[in-house]
Amino acid sequence: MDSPLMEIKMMRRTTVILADDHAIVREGLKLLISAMANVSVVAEAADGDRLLNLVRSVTADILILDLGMPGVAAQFISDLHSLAPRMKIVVLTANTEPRMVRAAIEAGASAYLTKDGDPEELADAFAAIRNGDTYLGQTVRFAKSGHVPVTDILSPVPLTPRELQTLQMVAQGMTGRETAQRLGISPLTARKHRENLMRKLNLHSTAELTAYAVRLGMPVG
Amino acid sequence: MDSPLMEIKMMRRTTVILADDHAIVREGLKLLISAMANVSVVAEAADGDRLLNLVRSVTADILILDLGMPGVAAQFISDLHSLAPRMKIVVLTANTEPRMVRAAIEAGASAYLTKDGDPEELADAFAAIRNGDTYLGQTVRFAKSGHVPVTDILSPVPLTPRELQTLQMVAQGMTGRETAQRLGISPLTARKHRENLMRKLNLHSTAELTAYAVRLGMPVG
DNA sequence: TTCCGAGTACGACAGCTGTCGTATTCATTC
DNA sequence: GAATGAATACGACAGCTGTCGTACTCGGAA
Repeated sequence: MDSPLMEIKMMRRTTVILADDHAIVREGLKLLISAMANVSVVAEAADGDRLLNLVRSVTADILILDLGMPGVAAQFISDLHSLAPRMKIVVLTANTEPRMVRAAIEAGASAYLTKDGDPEELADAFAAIRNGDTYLGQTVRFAKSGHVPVTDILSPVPLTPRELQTLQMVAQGMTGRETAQRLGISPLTARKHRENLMRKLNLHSTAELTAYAVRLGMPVG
Repeated sequence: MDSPLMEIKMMRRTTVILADDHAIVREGLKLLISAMANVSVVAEAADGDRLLNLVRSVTADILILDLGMPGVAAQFISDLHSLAPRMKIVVLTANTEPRMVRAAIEAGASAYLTKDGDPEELADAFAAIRNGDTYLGQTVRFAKSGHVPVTDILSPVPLTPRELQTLQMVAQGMTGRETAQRLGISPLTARKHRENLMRKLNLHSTAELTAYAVRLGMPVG
């Protein structure tokens, strides 16, 4: 525990990249993090593209990422991960939707915090990551009751790629016909994708489907 | 300009109440505001109910309010205003929808800032308020081009109370029949409200209507 | 190789939606 | 008192949606 090696590791400053589209939130987070011992914010980004460029040129120990900022979905985490395998990713977002949490963790995130959680969770998450653990914020952790391994926490019905695409179109206010046109398939097939979606998600109207898609953080037309 | 009276006014510390459902954002804002000269954060609230209670017992010069937090819509501003007429309200939110801005200003807000704006806008807004002006953040100001009086900036088609209620139900994924039931009116009347909504907003499907309602910041079922 | 899931595509049918009417009541404004 | 706008309510009709089928192809897993 107190080996010289550990001490050296503890001594080195932890470097952090901040990615959030809200400048005010970034500014606040910067102050919050600067108050932590041995942690420095080394860079910031306000959208997905600039973040990718940033990660190519700057190395950091931890990325604090707001899922839901322009150009950033859960799958974006995999891209970042393959670009900078040693960088740990802390998701910090307003989205508490179980499917989103699952997608983020599966894509390689090391922590999932929500913005309505206790600010101290940030330090807790950092500590967990230092131990190689995965950390979930309280809001998310207790969505499903009790203390269970991260991987067991939530298992929403998996959606196929086509179903996800269809869901996105619905979120953008597109009709079945428009969806079919965009995907280059028969309206009847688009219809079937939507039907499967509704069965899997137990939703039964366009309005419900749209509302769900928006909760997932999908871009709204 | 430099009268003794003015100096005394400038000397007095400006007191601020923070209302935002995201604890991390609150914490960050607190640090941000503490860095300003002669400004103190005196209280915080995370939802509408607690904010109302707070305003009844604590007086402050300025309230920084996140439109969109639980139990807080634009109309909430009027309530706060009649409860504490001398308190100025700065809206600080992620919502850039023109209708929302208009509603907030009409309800008595003294400033409307968006979270993706420059953090310095906060200081600018405070300065404007000190002069008795109304301040709009850059993102909002340039939604409609150029420099025009605040009242002229945006004039969306006005919606009637019933239409707003109907829109809310749609956002929550309710069908026409459910809406009618909830409002205690004939399904055909609910239908008509929806029809008028769509005409006014130039939207032509449930999905579009739902997406629009969500952008307005209406609670999603 | 056989099986399964994903994707494709179509049909049928009840019910809902979007769009067009009309009409009455009531409060407010001119 | 006439006019206006909001809210109420109904009818008709085409088209879309939600739900149930069936059926073919294809690639990967058992």
